[in-house]
Amino acid sequence: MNVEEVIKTSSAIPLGKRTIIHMQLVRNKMDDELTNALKPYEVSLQQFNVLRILRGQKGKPANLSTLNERMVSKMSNTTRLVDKLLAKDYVRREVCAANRRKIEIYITPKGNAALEKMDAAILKVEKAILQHFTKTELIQLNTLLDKF
Amino acid sequence: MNVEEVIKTSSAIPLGKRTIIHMQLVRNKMDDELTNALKPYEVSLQQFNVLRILRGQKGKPANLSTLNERMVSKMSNTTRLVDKLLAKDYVRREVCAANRRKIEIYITPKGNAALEKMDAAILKVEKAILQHFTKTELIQLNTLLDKF
DNA sequence: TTACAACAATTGTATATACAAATGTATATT
DNA sequence: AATATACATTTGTATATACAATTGTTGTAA
Repeated sequence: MNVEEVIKTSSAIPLGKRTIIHMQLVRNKMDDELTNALKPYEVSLQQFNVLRILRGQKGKPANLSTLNERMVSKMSNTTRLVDKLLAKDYVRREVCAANRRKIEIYITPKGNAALEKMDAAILKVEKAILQHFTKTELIQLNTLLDKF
Repeated sequence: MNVEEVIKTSSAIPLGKRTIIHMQLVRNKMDDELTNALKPYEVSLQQFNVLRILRGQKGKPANLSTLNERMVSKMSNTTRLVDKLLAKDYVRREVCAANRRKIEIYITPKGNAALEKMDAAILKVEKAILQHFTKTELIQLNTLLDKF
């Protein structure tokens, strides 16, 4: 992906600014493709992410603040995001008996089944996105990203 | 920035997935910081980007579709974004005489003056973001990002 | 010249997100 | 026990964005 081409500029961009723009462009592209892959399943990337977190709990519930901590993109309104999943019967919510302030959220069998299908679609896109990288390059990239 | 720490996970993430999450996290962090830097000036990153594009036109106008082409994050609704800048007197809009379908947008002196102040704030954040990188590393990173 | 397709921008509508204030619950202090 | 403080979630409101349909303009082909 060539930065200058994507933003249709002819003038040279300083290395620092170019790097920052580059990160944004790659992320935009990735998000677009991932979001499109999820479109048939009618969930957003954020919703998919929450489902994955819930599955990772292996039966144990997660409350809202835990979900928010673990989300890739933290957001101010996890309640309404979970509402959407609830409406699809992908999750179940219960008031925590030990601490009635907390809400415990579980993934349902229906949610798990849907998630499995999404996994396949996402994996396909991930492969496509990363197809031009060798393992060494990916390690190198991760090392560089760690410096941010 | 450590991926596992940010998303509070203990289990190992496969290299490919980790890379994609990593990109998202870095971009989120960058956007947060850039957006915060612009907050005192009451413009969004997108609006800032449009102002920069207009300045780059050096007096020549840009129409909406040109703006959209050059924006880092393309969006479906440039009209309303420009409306916001218009409300602040940062831009001026005119119907194109040669082709009355097109709208020509210019940055105003007031917009230019505001932009200069924003530049300083943004530059500061950009430096902070990239402080841990050597020039060689930035070049290496750009080369890797090109592969997406 | 009229009809039709393509273009450029705008508008309507639904959805998403940010931020602050409010609600309800638990804990700590006196 | 009463009060204040902190916690966890929810709600209200403003703003942002996506997507589709609409408006107005231009170019083209019969």
